[in-house]
Amino acid sequence: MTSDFEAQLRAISLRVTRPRLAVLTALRDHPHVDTRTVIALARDEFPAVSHQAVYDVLQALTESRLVRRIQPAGATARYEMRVGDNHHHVVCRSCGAIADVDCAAGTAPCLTASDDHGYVIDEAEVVYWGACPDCAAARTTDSPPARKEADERPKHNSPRQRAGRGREGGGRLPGRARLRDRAR
Amino acid sequence: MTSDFEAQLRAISLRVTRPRLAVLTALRDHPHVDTRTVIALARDEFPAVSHQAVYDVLQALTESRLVRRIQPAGATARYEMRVGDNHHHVVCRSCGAIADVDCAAGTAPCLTASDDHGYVIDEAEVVYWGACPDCAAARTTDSPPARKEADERPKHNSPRQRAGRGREGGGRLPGRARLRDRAR
DNA sequence: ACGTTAATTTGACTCATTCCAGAAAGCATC
DNA sequence: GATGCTTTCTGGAATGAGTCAAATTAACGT
Repeated sequence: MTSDFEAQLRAISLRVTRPRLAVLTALRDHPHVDTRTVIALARDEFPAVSHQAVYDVLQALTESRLVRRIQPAGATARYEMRVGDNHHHVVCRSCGAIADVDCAAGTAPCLTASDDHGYVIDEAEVVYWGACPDCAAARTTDSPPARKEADERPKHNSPRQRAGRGREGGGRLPGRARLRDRAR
Repeated sequence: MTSDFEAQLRAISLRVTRPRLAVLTALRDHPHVDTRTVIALARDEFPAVSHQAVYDVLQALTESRLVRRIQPAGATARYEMRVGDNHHHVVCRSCGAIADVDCAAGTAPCLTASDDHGYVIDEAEVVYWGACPDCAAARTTDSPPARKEADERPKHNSPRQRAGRGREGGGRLPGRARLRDRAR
């Protein structure tokens, strides 16, 4: 299989190196992985790679359009190998899970903006936000329907791995407050 | 005008505070600003605000849907007040400039994915990538048409002082200066 | 094999964002 | 207007993804 990658690398005039093969293998086997995971997976293949090498490789491959970089707001960069077809992503607001979505309107549908302001557009990226099946189910099951906070609040908690602080909200829910006039 | 903001804040049960008014004013006057700029602008209004307060405010306002957070890949978070209408953005790959684009297909067009994988989708976000008028012009003027790189990132490069260590003797060429110009 | 030069390693550094905890406002009530 | 319960701010430190640079290693054309 790696011979496959070799060909791809050569096709774009990049040298075939262990770090690159390791990264490509990792991406082939795991779609939508974030950088941290890419590093870990690449080290499974080739323990000696430095994180810097992985960053460089991802950068080079992205520039060469061999992999695609996606970065939903609030999350760290993720990469995938599926390129060339114009597909998009659904992202779960609760758990951060990502799934592929084929473009709704054919080949390059969204490439036409109503008013491009003079910009020369070369790509349209669509991100659908919502709840993945699991989170949606958990929500309707566990909690009363009308609650306004469990309702919609992105709290990216990365899946397994490092239970560390995933939470990105300053930890300050609006809670409730009273009102009355007199500011300033 | 601030009374306007007061009403908006009260409407969502948030206390009316100087930092919040300052941030709202800043956002009203400057669309698509990044956090760093929001902090600077807010301090024009109210010099004492801490950066943390600005982060908190932006977080709270975002959760309340009073402002919208946008974060194109590779850039820092930006915010805008225009919410509620389903509009999208064009981002310049070269300079990072952002412009609004009304949704091409009506009210909530892109909300229908071809296959939602069971996700419950509540929002579709579209980012058009390309070159802004200025950068597009500069490109066609300066360089041959078929070049396909120009993937530089909009990042404020700080004045790099710091002579670093080992600046003596050799005068060797910079280590890896030429991977196909990763401008930067 | 050999030499050129692209890639990698190493390690320090940047900077946006978050955490913490005490201090300072909001604002409903008295 | 004063009071007191809460929310919000301030200030400082910490975290971590991502970057820079110099020196070393390895690809691969010849």
